Amino acid sequence: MQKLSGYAPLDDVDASHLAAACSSTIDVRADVDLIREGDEPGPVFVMLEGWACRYKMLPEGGRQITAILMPGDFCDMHVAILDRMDHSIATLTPAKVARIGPRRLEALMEDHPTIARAFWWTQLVDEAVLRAWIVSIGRRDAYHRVAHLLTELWARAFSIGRINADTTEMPLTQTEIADACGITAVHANRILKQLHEEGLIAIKKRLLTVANPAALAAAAGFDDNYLHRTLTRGRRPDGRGAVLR
Amino acid sequence: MQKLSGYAPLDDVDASHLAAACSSTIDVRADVDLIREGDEPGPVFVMLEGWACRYKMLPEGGRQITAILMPGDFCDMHVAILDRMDHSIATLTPAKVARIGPRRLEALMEDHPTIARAFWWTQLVDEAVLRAWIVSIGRRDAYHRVAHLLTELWARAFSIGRINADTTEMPLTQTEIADACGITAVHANRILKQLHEEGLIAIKKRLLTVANPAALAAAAGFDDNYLHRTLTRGRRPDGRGAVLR
DNA sequence: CGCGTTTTTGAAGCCCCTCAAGTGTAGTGG
DNA sequence: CCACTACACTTGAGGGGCTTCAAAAACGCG
Repeated sequence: MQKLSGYAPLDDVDASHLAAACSSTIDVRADVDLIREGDEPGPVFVMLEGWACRYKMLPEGGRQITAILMPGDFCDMHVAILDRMDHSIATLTPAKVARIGPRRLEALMEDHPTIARAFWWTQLVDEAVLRAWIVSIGRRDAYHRVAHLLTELWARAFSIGRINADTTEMPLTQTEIADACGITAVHANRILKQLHEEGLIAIKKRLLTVANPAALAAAAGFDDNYLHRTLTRGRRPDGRGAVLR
Repeated sequence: MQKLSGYAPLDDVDASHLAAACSSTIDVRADVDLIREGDEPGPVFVMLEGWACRYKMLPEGGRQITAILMPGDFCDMHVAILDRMDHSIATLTPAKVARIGPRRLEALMEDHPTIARAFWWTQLVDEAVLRAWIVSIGRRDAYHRVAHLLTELWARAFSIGRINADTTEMPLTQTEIADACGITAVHANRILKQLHEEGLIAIKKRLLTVANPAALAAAAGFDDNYLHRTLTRGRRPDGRGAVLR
């Protein structure tokens, strides 16, 4: 499980301390709010098993999911600094969750700089993912948004060793995919159908099969740079934009 | 200027150290990339004067702005942890920018916990703003997106003392507003026209006038909770969603 | 004054939403 | 074993918000 915090190489001592901090766990049903918008931030959560999501409700009744949390993911540290939660977090499946109190977290980061560094790394990656979502929702059509989301989830599942041959768990309902992509459930259904007809994906019983991940990524216009590699450079199409110095 | 880092109350010593770190500044023209996607992260930037934005280009040529940087804003610390920038940062106006090297930043945070805390605070607020943008772009129509953006910029201008009576600087072009809201420049124009006709805003010569900020905020469905206050609670409309415990 | 950029306005069309109904699949309890 | 309920998923038809294409008017700067 803590292989995920293997962003910075953790030695055995660090790893064991981390594991110890996560030793007290609770089991939660699906569709339970771990914390709600407006609440005072409490303990930090760590997903050990199962999925969750960050989301915000609109007064008119719509919901927008802003992040998907998979096993190994954190619900950010240092939320303790803020006075109120600006969003809610809910389980999407039955889940096993570890809770780390603010005090203990503080001590953990103080005593183990490597762990602290790994934490900040995940924080920055989370932010990069948020930016990628903004781009996806703001500038891509529904087809590419859905393909992009599935590709991201696939890549993340891969990085935590959850791909079995060409299949992985995908517990999101079509409504949840829609809420993440900023479209309606009806339209999400049509897009998924199209992706299926094109032979890019197959979803059966909460299992996602992708015969050719590269093809899906290509169709999505996926750029795995935001989880980090080099990228094509070049000026903006309008010819503007010199580089500093 | 450093009043912005007055998130956590900084004493005079901290403030002077912070000011010292920002003492070496450079002047940059408008439309210059401070750093580009794919670059190795260099020094951290602090906006002293002028505006900038984070953005990502799409292969097809579109641009999505993911954040607006105003005087006092940072371009996140600890980017040094990441190997490559996942987005670019460009000035929107002529600007005065301070650069703080990774080493100096590290020392500053090490020696002054209060400053470090203020930095993390800004980091978390930035993330909250990203989430608010996702909600806006994903679930609101163009009218509300634009109104929401203007309200946010107004609120931020207010918090750094840049509101003069009922007017503030608003150097964004309509194309830039469109790139931030995920719409076209043509449509942004029509929305702005509508907001003007409704008497909510007036833009002249890069100056934004808002006679009744509360009315604009109401029209935008703006919830200043994400810069922190309490909020209406309640179950989700589908009746799901119990609270933990 | 002249040129590039920004803003403005019109017209046509498509992507996606809304409304609506119907199918499929579990789980529940008689 | 089979109603009965509750969701998740499907599919169709119609409409509207936003885009695309195009072109003209209004700035702003050297």
